[in-house]
Amino acid sequence: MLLKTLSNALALLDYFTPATPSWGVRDLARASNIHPAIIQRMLATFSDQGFLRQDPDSKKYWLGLRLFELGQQVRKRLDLNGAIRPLMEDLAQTTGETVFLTLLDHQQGVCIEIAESSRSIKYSVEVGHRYDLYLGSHNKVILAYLDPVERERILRLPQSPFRARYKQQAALLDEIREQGWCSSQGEYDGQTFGVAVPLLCPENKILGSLGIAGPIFRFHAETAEKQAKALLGGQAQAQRTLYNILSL
Amino acid sequence: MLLKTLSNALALLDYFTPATPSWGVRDLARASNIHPAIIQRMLATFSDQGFLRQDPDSKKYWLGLRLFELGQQVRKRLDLNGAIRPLMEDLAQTTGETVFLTLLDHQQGVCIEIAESSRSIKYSVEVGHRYDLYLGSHNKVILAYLDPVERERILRLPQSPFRARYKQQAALLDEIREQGWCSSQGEYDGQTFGVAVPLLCPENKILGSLGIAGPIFRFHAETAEKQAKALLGGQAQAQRTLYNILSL
DNA sequence: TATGCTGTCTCTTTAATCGAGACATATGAG
DNA sequence: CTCATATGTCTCGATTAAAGAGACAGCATA
Repeated sequence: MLLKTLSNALALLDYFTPATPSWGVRDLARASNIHPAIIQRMLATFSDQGFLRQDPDSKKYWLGLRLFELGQQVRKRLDLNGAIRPLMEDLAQTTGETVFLTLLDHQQGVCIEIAESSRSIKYSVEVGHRYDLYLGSHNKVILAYLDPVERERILRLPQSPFRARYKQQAALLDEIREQGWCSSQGEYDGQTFGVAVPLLCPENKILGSLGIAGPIFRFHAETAEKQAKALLGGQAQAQRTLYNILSL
Repeated sequence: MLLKTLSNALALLDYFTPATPSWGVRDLARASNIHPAIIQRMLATFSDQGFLRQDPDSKKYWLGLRLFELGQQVRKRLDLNGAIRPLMEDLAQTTGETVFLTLLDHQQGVCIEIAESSRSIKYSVEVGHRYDLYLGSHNKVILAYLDPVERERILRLPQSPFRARYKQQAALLDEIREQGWCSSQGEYDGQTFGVAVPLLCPENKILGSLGIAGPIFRFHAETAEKQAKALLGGQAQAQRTLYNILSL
């Protein structure tokens, strides 16, 4: 059984997004349909522990340095400056596009590292962003390699755009798996293309993906295939180091 | 009033340090003197929300990607790559030592950014580390500028090394404030020296400090004074940008 | 001055947490 | 092979903490 109080409180932190980084007690109470007194107690407790901080003047709450601290600990453990970073920078060089590493976490994809293209026009992702698995090559390739029961569950969720034509969509994912890589064009904003390969552990469970993205006017089928081959060249090493990191 | 359940649960995360990054249920129960059933519920709830993740094989719990995600959000808001970073890199160049920015948070100092010295032998701090305010120039200078009642409270805490000879120690802090900067030698490990200046908000409340550190064999009183002057040169700009960041 | 806000506090009812112990499972020693 | 002792997880009754309505003080605006 789970702790309801803790669960509700942690869920509150979801409201602190880049778009809405600060909240007052009553604002958050309205947004979450929870009594202001309860919100105030939760926020005060988070604040007391450093997970939030309350601005003394505006009384609004912000994400606190304790989260920064713990986040850095996770980041350091992932050792991104170590083994994977150089590989990603090499790939950014050879493909000429922005390279980024996505990890599967709680049925979503979290971007944990990027190596930016040196070109002036490039795709910019944010480290630490979390995405649903439905859109973008870096996410869909994870979906393609997910174990079948889990995949079906996700495809049939209420928010899933795959729900409408499930059969066809699932077949497309199977094709991706047969091909070994995935490309996509304009799925987020119509301006971007992506190419991605899966990263698996030795038991063939999906861990994440290694992908590139760039402006859609630079997309051509042939270059995409070249870029996919470049990514596949780094796949083995990335998988190995990633597995080592995640298993200790 | 604070939520006891939430407070206890958040305090559990303190046990996940770089030194002990993973915990089993019963291990953590022993370490914290809390019943294993309670620990298991807390960890399971954190895990469910992505704040921890449980290794499927070893069953041990680790800090999860949700913390990474939220931590990145805090980091991005601090906009360290923006205004302050170039200043710190300049200072690293002119002083020849590692420059780092410490923020006051919950009566402790959190290092939020570093600009490393280009020399081969240099002091390395970790971004995201949290320190008590008793040791090191970057922390003591904060203590020196803290408002008197708060300072006295901290100096008299059980773990405070200042408690023994309170009067003399407090006088030393006053000297630091008169001087406007602080230097220290070998307080952590006997191998390191540091020089730091305070960063204040317009109302003269202490926000943090800007400091340098290097191997103690490079320390001389004259160079320290030069380095302090270099830091003081960047103080005004650092204070301004820091204040802007923290107040919105 | 009056009327909205705001965050915080008090108090009673309600419901969730606590905590002991049992259980299944895995690991290692005799 | 078997016994002993770990582990994480589950169940259930007693306790205690959280929920939720409302009141309060402070602040801004009209």
